[in-house]
Amino acid sequence: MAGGPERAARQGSLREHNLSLVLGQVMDAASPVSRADISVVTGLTRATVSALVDRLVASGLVAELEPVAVQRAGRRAVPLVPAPRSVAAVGMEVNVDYLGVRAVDLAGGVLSERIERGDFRGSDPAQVLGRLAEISGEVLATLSSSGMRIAGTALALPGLVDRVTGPLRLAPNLGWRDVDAIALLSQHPVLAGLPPRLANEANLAARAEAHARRGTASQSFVYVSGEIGIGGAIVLDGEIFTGRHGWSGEIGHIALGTAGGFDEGGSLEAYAGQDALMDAAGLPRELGLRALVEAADVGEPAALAALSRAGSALGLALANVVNVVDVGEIVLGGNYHRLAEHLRAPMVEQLSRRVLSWPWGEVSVSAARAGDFPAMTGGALAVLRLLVADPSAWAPDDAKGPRG
Amino acid sequence: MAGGPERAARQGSLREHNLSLVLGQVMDAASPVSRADISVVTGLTRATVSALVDRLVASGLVAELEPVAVQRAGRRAVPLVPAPRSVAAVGMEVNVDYLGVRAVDLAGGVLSERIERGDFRGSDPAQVLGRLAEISGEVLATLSSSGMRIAGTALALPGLVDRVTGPLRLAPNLGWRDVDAIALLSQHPVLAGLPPRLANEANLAARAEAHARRGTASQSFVYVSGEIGIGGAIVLDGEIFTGRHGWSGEIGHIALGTAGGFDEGGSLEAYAGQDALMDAAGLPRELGLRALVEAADVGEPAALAALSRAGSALGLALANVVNVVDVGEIVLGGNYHRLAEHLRAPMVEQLSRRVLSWPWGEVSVSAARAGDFPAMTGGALAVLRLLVADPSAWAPDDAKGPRG
DNA sequence: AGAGTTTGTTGTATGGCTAAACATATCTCC
DNA sequence: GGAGATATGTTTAGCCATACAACAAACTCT
Repeated sequence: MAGGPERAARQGSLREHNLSLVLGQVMDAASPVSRADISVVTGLTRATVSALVDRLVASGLVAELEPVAVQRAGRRAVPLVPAPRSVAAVGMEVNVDYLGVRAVDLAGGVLSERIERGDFRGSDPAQVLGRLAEISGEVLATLSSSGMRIAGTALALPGLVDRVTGPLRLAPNLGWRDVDAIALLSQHPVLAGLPPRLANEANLAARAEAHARRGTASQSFVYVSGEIGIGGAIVLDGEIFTGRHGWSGEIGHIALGTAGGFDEGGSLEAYAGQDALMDAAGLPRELGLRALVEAADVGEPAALAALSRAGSALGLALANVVNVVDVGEIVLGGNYHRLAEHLRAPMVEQLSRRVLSWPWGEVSVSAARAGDFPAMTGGALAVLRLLVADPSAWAPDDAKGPRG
Repeated sequence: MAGGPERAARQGSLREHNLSLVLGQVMDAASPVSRADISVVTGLTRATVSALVDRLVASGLVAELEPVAVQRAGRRAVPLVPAPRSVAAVGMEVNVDYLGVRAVDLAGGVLSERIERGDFRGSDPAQVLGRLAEISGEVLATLSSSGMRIAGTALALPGLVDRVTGPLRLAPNLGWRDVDAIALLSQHPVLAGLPPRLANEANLAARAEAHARRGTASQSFVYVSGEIGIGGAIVLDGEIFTGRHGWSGEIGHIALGTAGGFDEGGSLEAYAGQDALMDAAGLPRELGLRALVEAADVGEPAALAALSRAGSALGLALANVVNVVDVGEIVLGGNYHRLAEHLRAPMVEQLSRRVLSWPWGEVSVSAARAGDFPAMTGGALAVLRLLVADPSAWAPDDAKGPRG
C-alpha cells in the first residue's frame, strides 16, 4: 500500500533534511533571505537555522552579504545568497546543428560557455563527443584556474537516453543508436573524474524553463521543444516527470491521421516538424527556420497556412497529452519559441474542442522564458539540484570553522 | 529548484515517519513479519521497532499472533499482522449500471458489501445518492454493531472529479454535471460525520489493481477501464498519478482518425467503447457485453472483427500514452478483462509499431487481477492509505497501555 | 537618551534514536 | 538430558538535533 521501500529516519536524516531545506530556501528565494526569514517560513527556530546556515557558510555553499539598511526598527538582517563562484556545474549538449558547454554557479549565473555550430546529422559519435570533450576541457580549465569546485556534469542529447542503464539508445535526427556516451566522454582525461549524467534534451530544457518560472504560479506544464525533431517533457510542481527509463514526453511520435485504417498515418513530427513546416511553406529546407519566421511575419499566405496546419496538429496531439496527464499549461520552446504567436490560435482552437476538462480550466499556451540553449542550462541545474537535495557531502559536519 | 515548500523535520516528524514506516511494513508484507524482520528491513534497531510496534498494538492497528514453530534455533518470533476487524474503510461507487458499497478492514478483508444493479443513465443525482446513502447506512450499522472504528469513506464516480475543490464536474455516461456529491451524501444522517473522498472510478480501480499486484515487479502501469465509457489511470510505483485536478488518464477521449483535417475524427470511445463494440459486431446493445464475449469465444466472424478493430484502436491510443509517460505495462480492467485474450494481439501489433522505445523494452498487455467492483475496493484502500501515511491520529502517544 | 523592535547567539531541556547488555525461548549435538 | 549456540524481544545508558528561553547586538522612533 505505502509505495516503495521508504527509508528509516534517524537523527542524522533529520539534520540532513533540514540542511537541504535551508539551502533550498536560499537558492529559491527571489531576493536574499535572512536567518530569521528562513525560521519563519520553515518553522524551525532561529537557533536551529543559525546552526545550519553556519555550516553552509563554512563550506562555501552560502555567502553572507553586507547588511543593508531597511527603513524599519530592529537590528539589520544579514542577507544570505547562494555562494557565487564557489561551486560550478557544467551542462553539455550535442544537438543536430550545434554543440556546446555552459558552466553555471549556485547563484544561477553563467560563468563560462562555448557554443559551436555544425551539422551533426549522421555524424560519428566518437568524433563529435571528442570535440565536445575538448571544449569542455577549455571551460573546465577556466573554472579550475579560479579555484572553483566542480559539482558535476550533465550531457543533453536529442533522443532516448536510458536513465537506468546509461547509454543513449536512439537519437533519430543524429543517426546515433546505442552509443555509450558516458564512456566515450570519460575516456578523455579532462572529463575522467566527472562522468556526465545523461538526459534527454527536452527534459533538461524543461528544467531550465521551470527554473526560469520559479516563484510564479505556472510550475506545471508540458514543454514542447521544436528543434529539427519535436521533443517534449512534462513538468509537475517544478519537477521533471521522467517515467520508467527517462523516456517520457516523446510527443513527436504521437500518431495522427489514421482515417483509413490503423496501419497508416503519420506522427506529429510529419505535420509540425521543421522539415515538414518548410516543405508546406514552399521554402527550401536549407534556408533554415529564420526564413519561415520572416515569411510569416510579412504575411506570406503559404507560410501562414503551413503554420496554421502545424498548430492544429500540435493542438490535437497536446490535447491528447493534456487529457492523459491533466496539466494546465503548454510552453513552446526551441524554435517554436519564435513561432508561438502564429501557432497559438490554431492550437487553442483544437485544445478547446478536444480537452475534456476545458470548461473548468482552460489550457494556456505560452512561449518559453528560459534563454538560449536551455538544455545546457538545465543540465547544469540538474546537477545543482542533486547537490541541494543532499548537501551533506559538500557541507561536512566538521567544516564548522569560525565564522567571519 | 527544490520543488515546493517542503516541511521542516522536527523530532516528532521523525517518530511519525518511522511509525508510518513500521505500519507500512506490516501492511505490505505477504506473510506476517516480526519485530526483528522489520528491524532488518528498515535499519531501525529492534529497540526502536519494539517501541513503535507496541504503540500500534496498543491502539489496535496491529495485532500479534501466537508464535509459530519454525525449524530453526532461537526464540520464536511474534508474528504481526494488520489488526482484523478493528478499523474499517468504506468504498462507495455509482456507475452506469450498478451502485454499491463495500467495507474493508486493515487486513484487506471485505467485511460487508451491498451491490444493486440498475440503469443510472440520465438519473437524478440526489435520488441515486440518497439510495446509496441508505445502503451505506446498512453497511455502517453492521460495522458499528461489532464495535469497529470507521477510518473514512470514499466515493467512486465515472467522470471528472475535481480533487481540489470537491464537486463532480462531468459524468457523461450518467448525464451528471456539476454535482456536489459530498454535500448530497453528507446531508443524510448516517454519513453526516463521514464526508466521502471523491475520485474517478478508473483511478480507484487502478489503486485496487496496484494493491493486488503489490510484491510483484509490475507496480507501474496504465490501467484501462472498459465500462460503458473508457476510463484510465496511470500508476507509478504503486501510486496513482492524479495530475492537477485528479483528471489524468482520460484516455477515452484521445482523438483518433483525423486524415481529412483536424476538425473531424472521433475519440477512442467511438472505436472501442461498449456501444461501438456491440454495433460493430452486429449485436443489439441491450444484450450486454456477455453476448459479445460468447460470440467471440465461438469464433463469430463479426464479433472477432469488431474486437480486432477495437484492439487496434486501443493499441494506437495507448501507444501515444506510453510514448508520453513511459510506462511498461498495460492492464485491461472492467469489461475489457473478459475480452483481454481477443484484444491483446491487435494491441501489441499497434504498440510494437508505434512505441518509440519498443526495441529496448516491450510493453506488456495483461488482464486485471483485482476482483469484481475494483473501484469500491480501491476507494476503501485509498482511505486506508491515508491512515497508514499518518497513523499518529489513530495511534496516540498516550495509548501505550500495558501489553497483553 | 531611553524605550521599543528585530536579529542572531548562547545556554539548558527534551524527545527519539542507537548501542550494548540482558532475559527469554528454542534448536542441536554429544 | 544438559551445555552451547542462536534468535527474539526488552532494558538501560548515552548521544544528538531540535525546542525553549534568556540575552546581547544593532537599529528606529520619540
